Amino acid sequence: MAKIDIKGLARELNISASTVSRALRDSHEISKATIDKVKALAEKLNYQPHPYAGSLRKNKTKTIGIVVPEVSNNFFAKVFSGIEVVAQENNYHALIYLTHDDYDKEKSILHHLQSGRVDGVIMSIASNTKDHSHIEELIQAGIQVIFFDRIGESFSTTKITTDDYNSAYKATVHLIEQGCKKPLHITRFLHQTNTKYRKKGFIQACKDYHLPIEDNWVIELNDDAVVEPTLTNILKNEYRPDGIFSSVETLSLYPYKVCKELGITMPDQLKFVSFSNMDAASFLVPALTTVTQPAFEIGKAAAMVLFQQLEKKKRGMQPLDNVFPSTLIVRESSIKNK
Amino acid sequence: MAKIDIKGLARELNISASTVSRALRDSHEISKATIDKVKALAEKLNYQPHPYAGSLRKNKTKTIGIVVPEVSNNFFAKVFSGIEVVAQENNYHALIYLTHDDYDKEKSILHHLQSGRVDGVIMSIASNTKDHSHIEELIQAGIQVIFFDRIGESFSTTKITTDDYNSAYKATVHLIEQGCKKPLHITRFLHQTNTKYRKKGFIQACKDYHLPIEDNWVIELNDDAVVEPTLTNILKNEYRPDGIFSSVETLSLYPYKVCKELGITMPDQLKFVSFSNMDAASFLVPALTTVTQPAFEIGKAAAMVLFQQLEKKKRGMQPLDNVFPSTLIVRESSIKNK
DNA sequence: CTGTTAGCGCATTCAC
DNA sequence: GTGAATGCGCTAACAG
Repeated sequence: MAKIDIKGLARELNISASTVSRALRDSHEISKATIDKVKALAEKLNYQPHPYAGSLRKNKTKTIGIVVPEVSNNFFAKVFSGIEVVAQENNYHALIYLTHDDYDKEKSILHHLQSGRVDGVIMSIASNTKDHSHIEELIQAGIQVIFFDRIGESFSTTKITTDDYNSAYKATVHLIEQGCKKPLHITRFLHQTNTKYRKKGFIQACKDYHLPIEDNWVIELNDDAVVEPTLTNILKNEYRPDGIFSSVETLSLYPYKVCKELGITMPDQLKFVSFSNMDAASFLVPALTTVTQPAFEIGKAAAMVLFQQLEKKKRGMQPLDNVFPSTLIVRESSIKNK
Repeated sequence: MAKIDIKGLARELNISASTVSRALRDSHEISKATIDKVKALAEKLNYQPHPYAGSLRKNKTKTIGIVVPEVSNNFFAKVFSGIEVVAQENNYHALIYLTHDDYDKEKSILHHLQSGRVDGVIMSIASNTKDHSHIEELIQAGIQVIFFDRIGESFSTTKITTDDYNSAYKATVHLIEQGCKKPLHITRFLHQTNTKYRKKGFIQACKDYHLPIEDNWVIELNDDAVVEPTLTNILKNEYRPDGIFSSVETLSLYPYKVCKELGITMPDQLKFVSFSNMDAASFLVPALTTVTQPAFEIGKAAAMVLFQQLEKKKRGMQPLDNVFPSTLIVRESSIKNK
């Protein structure tokens, strides 16, 4: 199956390559007859334009980069699905890179992405990324960047998040309304935007309901190894919390395990709410209340906005950074009570 | 930040573009001094070669396509993680496409992939794909294709699977050894290779243990909507099965739900084993025995083999199809008993 | 050791 | 309406 190119088509039809090129793009300066002739042959010979030749010529790749910590995580997997659906609809292609939550990897990936391989990037920042200069560089190189979930607040690009503050507030209120007097907030990486705002929501709810909030009501558990011991310690205490609000999916299973080991029954003796996109968890665990982010929709929104921005740019307009500075697209997370 | 190219570097240094090009590639015909000079400037100016220009010239993209049904599924997500890790190590890039288990979509994706966008493809076939001519075409177009899990048996390319027959056999034996006399095998899409062999393993185990296997011991549940009613029907029957072996993760949660509704306790009244890569499930459900495929390793193996094949091809050797016809890489699935 | 030339496949001038 | 020439950024063949 010899690859057929424009020159090949031209030769077959005894016309010039440029005519073929124009015919394939429905140029108005080509006669209907030629267009039909060319297209018929192209179809017959299964002609496919070489994507990289066009990219080189037009300086436009129709490709985006997706940079996420991982994908074995329902949230990111679903966001990706959303992006992918919209990408296919718009004939964009998606290169995906995993940072494995590692700053150095994220840095080298973004550095490479300046090369012209992609038109734009959709990303969620690695959990141990604190310096954002590598992102700044990418933007400076003219690559459109869109953030979701773990966003770079300082950049004036589009950001897509759920309303972390409000969702956390509601989740906490939910605990309180079930009778909690001493809720515990377990979380990770509070320097990230999402966890930071969730913590704020938790605290505000406690204040609004006049709970005597103390320092040890919020605990940051970044290291997998310490989660169980720490929780065990806290829960076997006589004055243990009567409710837990987990900020991240990763922490949502530990309380069950520890409670089971300690003989604490849920939800009778301990209420529990967690951010989670794990379908299985809410299905299997009767007492589980989850705060679920609309991951698929976030992905779709991110892609739609990015493609729209890229198309405008193509038509020679200003890059949209200037038109929509710092667009913040916020969606509600739904609280599912099982 | 003006993009810098080879010509730019050449101009700065008053040497020719080809010298720069060679220096950057550590050509042995360039003096050490020039190489150093060039590299220093390249570093300083943050030069990045344009990937598509090189691809065009060398007819090699350093990019692979990953075509999978979905990624919101722990198995595929982990396979992808494995692929991605190896890809980064080898400086390959991964374009990912989701078929959403739709034959038409799979067909159009593969058709596009003939265009020269990728050097190779790693795929798992959509569940409703029965005709394989679109895959044949892709291979004919000179794209290396590697299958995993849901493989195309008829192609003489590398295939990576777990030993479905054997794993299913063992899982069934596990049920029988726990006292099952009437196991039920629930499965999906028996025209696929993986489910087909799992069914065979189930049946053989039943035979080897002299269970009087009947037609209704295997049931194919392709439609989400009928799963619950069908299971309910089966399980409320007086002569219901005393064990269930599920062939796919998607079906692994329904039995719990139905049993809970019917008041059947697991594992006392009903043993259960399922193929599953869902971490949460085995964590949360005490009675769950899972057959877990080494997804991450499958991904790594697929990528390693593919890259190895592509590198050989590059050096002008025969494409490896001829060297390793129909390489079948099989791995054990582990059975985890909780 | 280095420079000149050509061309990967395509789209866009500029001619006619 | 169509063809010839040019160049996207890079590498490789051919010269010295």
